[in-house]
Amino acid sequence: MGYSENVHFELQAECPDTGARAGLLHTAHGVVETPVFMPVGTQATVKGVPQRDLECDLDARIILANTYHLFLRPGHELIRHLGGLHQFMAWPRAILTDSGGFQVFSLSDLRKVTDEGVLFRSHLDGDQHLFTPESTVDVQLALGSDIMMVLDECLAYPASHEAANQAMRRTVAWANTAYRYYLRRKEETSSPAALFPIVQGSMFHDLRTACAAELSELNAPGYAIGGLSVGEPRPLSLEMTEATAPLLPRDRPRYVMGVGMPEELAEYVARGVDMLDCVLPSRNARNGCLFTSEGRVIIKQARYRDDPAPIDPNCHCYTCRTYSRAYLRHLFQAGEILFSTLATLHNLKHYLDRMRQIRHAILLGTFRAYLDSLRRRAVE
RNA sequence: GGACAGGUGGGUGAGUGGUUAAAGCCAACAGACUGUAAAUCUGUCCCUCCUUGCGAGGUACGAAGGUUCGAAUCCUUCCCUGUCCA
Repeated sequence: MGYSENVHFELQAECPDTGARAGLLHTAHGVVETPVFMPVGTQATVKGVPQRDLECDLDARIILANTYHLFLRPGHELIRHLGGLHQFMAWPRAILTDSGGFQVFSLSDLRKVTDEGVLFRSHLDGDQHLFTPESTVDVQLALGSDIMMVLDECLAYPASHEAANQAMRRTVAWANTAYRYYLRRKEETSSPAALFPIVQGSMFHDLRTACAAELSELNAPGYAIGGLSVGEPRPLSLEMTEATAPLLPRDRPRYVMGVGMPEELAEYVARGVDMLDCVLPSRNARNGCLFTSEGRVIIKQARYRDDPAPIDPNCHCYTCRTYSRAYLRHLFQAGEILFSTLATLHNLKHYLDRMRQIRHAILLGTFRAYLDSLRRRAVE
């Protein structure tokens, strides 16, 4: 292993029976063991969780932040002046920034897509901003993230083949533009950041296949599969992943964006996915939905009123080591802010631990059995 | 003892003759949440019954009586609460 600061992927093990892989993703801010779940910290914070806990208690190696949100507030230039995102938010480990492509989907009422880019009306003050493949690279370079994402067009489900094709074409074109621009800027700034293209194509195999093939030519250090979890039935997301992942370069990490019920994590990994992120553990935590080894605990339910047990008896997170369901329910019912922190800590731990188990199984060569037992339990 | 003000469903609080089983908010109960416009959103929230329907009955706006086709809303008496004056 060299001293290159550039992001690169080291494949460690592959499951002989499934597409699962274990590897190491090297970044300028540490090594990320894959497969990995990346907590989402849109506004330079994983809502409710101090960086110290993220690092020391959860041992998260990489988190997400969002280009669109940080561009609007506090502004990427401000962050650059304050030493970049890592220093600004006091997070020493790796950061992946999403490009704002997802906001093309989630803020669909506030934007207009053209070949040039996306015209957004800020959800904060209504101001207009144009995001282009180049400008989003610049913003992300200013932020100083380790992995930048290409601007893409993420469609809602369902989409017609024609609309999906058009969005996919545009996404490929943007990826090419962004990549050329990135390579130039990379040289100028000697930034170690990587830029990942994103496969689109809605729920159409032919479009996904074509998109993956074209993007592969960019020879990027990693690839993402986007456009999932946009309203489609659950099995479709997996199906699209299954159709796409094997087409991406074997020696590069594959990142499926924005997915994952806890039980699905292993399914994605089984399809050759190395990186995942999802808002679910953090958002659901804040809303009182806790993931455990025995399913969901909706903490506000009256049945937990006087329950002295921890959220999950099999969990070793700070919350489970320390507090009862009764206390957590009380915090939730009372609207106490501590609840968010404790609940998010737990849910993230649950996700990260699952991924560590998965990784462990792959390295041991027992992933197939691990997956089978998960599926059996799901049926029960 | 007197003068005002007021008593509405678990709590607040609208409603001053009919589409009012009674707004809104809160609480309670339940559900959702997938590259975060989310510490958010949705539903239920008097009782009983069934052919579970914008269904049928029954209770209900301090109490009792009255006016009226019809009363939470108008009248009478009583009870209670608050403020002020003695």
